[in-house]
Amino acid sequence: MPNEKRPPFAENVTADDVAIAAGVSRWTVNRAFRKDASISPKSLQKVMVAAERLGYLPDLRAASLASDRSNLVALLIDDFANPHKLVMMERLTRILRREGWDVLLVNTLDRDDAGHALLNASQRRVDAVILIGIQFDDDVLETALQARRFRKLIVFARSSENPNTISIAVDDVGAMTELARYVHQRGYRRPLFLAGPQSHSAHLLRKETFLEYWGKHFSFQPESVTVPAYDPALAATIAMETLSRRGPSDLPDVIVCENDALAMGATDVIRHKLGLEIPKDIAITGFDDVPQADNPNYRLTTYRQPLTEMVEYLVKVLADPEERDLNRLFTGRLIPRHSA
Amino acid sequence: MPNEKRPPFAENVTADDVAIAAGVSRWTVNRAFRKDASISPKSLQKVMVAAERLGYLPDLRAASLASDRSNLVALLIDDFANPHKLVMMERLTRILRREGWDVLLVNTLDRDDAGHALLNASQRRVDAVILIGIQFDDDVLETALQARRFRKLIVFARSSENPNTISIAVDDVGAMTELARYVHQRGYRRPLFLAGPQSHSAHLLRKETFLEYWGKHFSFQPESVTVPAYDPALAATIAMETLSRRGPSDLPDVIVCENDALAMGATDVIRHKLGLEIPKDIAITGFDDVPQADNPNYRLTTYRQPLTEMVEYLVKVLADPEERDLNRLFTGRLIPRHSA
DNA sequence: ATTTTTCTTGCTCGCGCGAGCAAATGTGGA
DNA sequence: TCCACATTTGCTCGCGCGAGCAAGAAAAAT
Repeated sequence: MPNEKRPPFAENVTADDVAIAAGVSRWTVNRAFRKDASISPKSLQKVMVAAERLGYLPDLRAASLASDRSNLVALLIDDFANPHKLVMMERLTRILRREGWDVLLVNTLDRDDAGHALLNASQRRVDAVILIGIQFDDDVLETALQARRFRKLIVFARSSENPNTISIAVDDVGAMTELARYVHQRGYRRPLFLAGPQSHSAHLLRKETFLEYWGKHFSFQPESVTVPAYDPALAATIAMETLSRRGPSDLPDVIVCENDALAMGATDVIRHKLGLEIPKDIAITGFDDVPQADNPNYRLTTYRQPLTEMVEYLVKVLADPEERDLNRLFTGRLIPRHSA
Repeated sequence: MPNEKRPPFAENVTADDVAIAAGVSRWTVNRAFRKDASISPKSLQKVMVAAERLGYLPDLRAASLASDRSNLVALLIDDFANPHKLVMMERLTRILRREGWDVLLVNTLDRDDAGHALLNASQRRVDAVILIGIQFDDDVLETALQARRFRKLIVFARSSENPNTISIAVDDVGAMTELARYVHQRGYRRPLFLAGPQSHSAHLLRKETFLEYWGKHFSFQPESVTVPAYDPALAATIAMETLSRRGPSDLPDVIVCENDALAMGATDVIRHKLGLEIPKDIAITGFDDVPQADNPNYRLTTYRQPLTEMVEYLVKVLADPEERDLNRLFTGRLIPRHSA
């Protein structure tokens, strides 16, 4: 009776129930739901009909317990003010799900909390942990690796030399060199670097690369200012302080930002608070190419990370049980727009 | 030897190991990790010392299997172009984690996929499913409730009359009435409504409310235009088409948007493509009060949902096993800014 | 028709933990 | 000291499934 109504919160139907209904053994039922298992088309059919009728689906907790593979990855993210995080989450969850991975999303509040979040994930016995954020410096990683078992620790969108850690990131040195050269060739000569949160061990190489490039070509190091979070509003505050401290004649002619979130904040300040024009009075560059970068308010010259390619690589790495220590860099593309 | 080095991917340490090390039974070890369990301070201490030394943490899969509570909720989200989703995810994951819930994030691509996502979640035996998105119309919900077991089905930020479904949302009728009255009192007389994706059963009441208000007061129904996704870029395209189809004298004096994502797209078009001023030539209102609404490029008059309050309510509902059918509406606050 | 090979099925055992009860231990009062 | 009672501990059994093997069935080869 396919139309038989079941109560909305029915008792658990298990493989045994289906087995009885289909006239096979429990193991045949479970085999029917595994793609690798050997099962005759006939009994597969019988099982599926019975399962459909009873509303049976295998319990992934039990499967995971028995097989020691959870098909679960934890995604630890910290920095929700940064619009790029939304893009990364979308891409990651979409592609991971396509490949059969479920995603445990963990919002890590601060550096201390990152440790707890890692423990949390380990209790779910996830097959891998993907870290996206600024809090995961070498200490946190080291602790994670020392004390707990993770099959894989993947640092995404940030490179890490840590052993036993997989990192998948854009080549910051190459990218920022390209950006610096662009800024240089466009004739800008008084740059200011707007950097994101810096920790001794977990930061991007963009600032160093830019400053070195400039030092090499002009024998002076531009000023750089640090914003303690990738938050456009916070970047606006810091940029305002910095720029208003300088006299009008002492303003930079370009602000090179560690990413788009900072660049957007800086843009807002320059246009709306200082009443200056971009790029005529001050130019701006960003990094990431978030969707808003193309917005008419910003038209940001920026650097696009090959996100899809990076995520596709990530799922490949996930599938390979041997792979657990590598540092893969990707090359993106400079996107020249109006802002510089 | 606390400093003894373990290999990074050690063998699984289980409660039995800790039991031997602590000189107690396995059950005492597990009790030590449950807050409700009765255990003497002495053996708790012994267990914790041994567990710490061995790096033991209970396996939540097994606990869940045995206790039939997973402490897991699935979060089904579809519409990643909408910046409000980032805010909701942040708030939800933060507060849920604080209350001991882990979150399975599922990116549902389209309406068909929503069904698969639901099945997926049911296989992990989540304690609740939280739906945030436009794809979860009554059909999808009905199917979910009919065919599969979910302890709770929670529709968030959208109200649902569906039985056996908990919905937590802002009172769209009240909110939009307030907005309409505001627009009315500010003297606008030629409104255009910019609506989001409409389905017969799963949409917001904002459009109907606004149109009815206007019909009641002015005996004509303003035009309304539908954008098929809450995507600023798409909204910009549609707004551009609509506005350029009209003659300059026939332009609306205010565009009332179903949410901020649409309002931002419309704003961009009006200012940058049409070269008009906001609010002088055309005013704009939004809904949600996303962080960008306060940005100098938008200064959007909008309606703020009491998101934290709503999420706090959600975790309360989660904790109560009896609660599984209610429709709770919250009242937010009109945020007048520059755009209208 | 018989044997060999291949495929399919059933089964034992274990994954790590919790519910719930029984035994053991502890506490206090008469 | 002894007993009634409360607290703590250990234990049996089961949650639902998978690995891996052995038995059975089917297909292929002789």
